[in-house]
Amino acid sequence: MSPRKRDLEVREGILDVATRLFDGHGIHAVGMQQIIDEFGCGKAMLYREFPTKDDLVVAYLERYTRTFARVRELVAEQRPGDPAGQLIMIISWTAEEVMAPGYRGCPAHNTHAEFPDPDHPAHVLSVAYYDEIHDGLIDLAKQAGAADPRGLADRLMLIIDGLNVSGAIRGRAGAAPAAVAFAEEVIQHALRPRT
Amino acid sequence: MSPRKRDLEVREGILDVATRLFDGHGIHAVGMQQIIDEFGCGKAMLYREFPTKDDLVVAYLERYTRTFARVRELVAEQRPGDPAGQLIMIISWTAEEVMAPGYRGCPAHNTHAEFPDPDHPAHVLSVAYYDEIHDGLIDLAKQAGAADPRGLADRLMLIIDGLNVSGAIRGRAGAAPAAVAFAEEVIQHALRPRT
DNA sequence: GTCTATACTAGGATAGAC
DNA sequence: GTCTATCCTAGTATAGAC
Repeated sequence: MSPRKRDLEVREGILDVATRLFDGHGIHAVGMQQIIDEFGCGKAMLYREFPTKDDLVVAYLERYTRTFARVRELVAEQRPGDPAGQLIMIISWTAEEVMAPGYRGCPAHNTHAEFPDPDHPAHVLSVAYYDEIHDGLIDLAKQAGAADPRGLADRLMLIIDGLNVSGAIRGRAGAAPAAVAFAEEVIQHALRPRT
Repeated sequence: MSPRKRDLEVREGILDVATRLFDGHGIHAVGMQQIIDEFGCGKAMLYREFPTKDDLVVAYLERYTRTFARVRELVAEQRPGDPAGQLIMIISWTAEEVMAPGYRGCPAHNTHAEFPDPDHPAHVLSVAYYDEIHDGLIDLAKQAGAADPRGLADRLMLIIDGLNVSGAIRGRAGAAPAAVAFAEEVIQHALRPRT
């Protein structure tokens, strides 16, 4: 009954619809009216939760950027005390993600491309997200005992970014299926440089 | 004096302006009027060369997709008879490209993201371009004597795509500087699998 | 009072007429 | 080159249903 809870439901529902449409067609290609129609509310309700489209875009991306933290928790649960295994799992999780049918590229990267203005909050958020991933990889590489954690993180970052592009453009026909074995070799090589 | 030559100059001039604006701000964000203003012609002239914006976009992308063939020629001249060296040069050429100030990502990939409709000619063109690169890499990997040319091409493709993203989002601060050494090791490993 | 539905403003886009 | 027709967008305001 409390209006607070109801507001939260509405907010999340709108974000669900916006996420589906933005991810599927790009942000500029989706109008506010389309989101209103598909959510099935009136204009007033959407504009009360999100006064401008920018506000909606930022909220959409903010929610997406929680993805990496969630993945880190997931792999930490499944490979406790095994940072190298966690790194591999991050790659294989990404590979799964990008080979899903209809995958259209990393939402953070697409948003970055759609909002070139470096001062736009959505642009800033997307850059911060990539920093967060990079930092997380360095952290795990350190834990795994890599001689050059930053170097290993750079290489895995290239593979992850490459996966996102490859999956978006060529799906399973692209390089995605080869990525996990590739990452495994890269990690092994970085942990035992002299064999 | 011949009208044909003049037309070609106009066409190329318009494409120059369109390329600068599309690459810098994204296609949807640039209006036809803006291109007309910056080129300094009348509306009639632009619409005679390119009846619709889609026509202009396709011509823009078509011109860009000649890039890879040009790079292949370039590296073939500089490392004749050395396919492995040519592969490395392709990577280092890409790394240079993406670390240029203001780099905003691979135009073909950005166009792919801006035109999600799989039937749109610009979308089709961008996919074909990525196929062309992939095929070119397989070809060179074969020439270099790789045991698994497609596998090597997949790995290099991941690095190239990763470079494009990394350069667009984080410039020199990203993983781009590490890519060439990475590719060298990957190629060496693929050519001598048992050392 | 809270919601939907609709009409409206204002701006910018493509495209074409002259 | 200018001017116009048509359309689509974000966002606001109003009217009426429950």
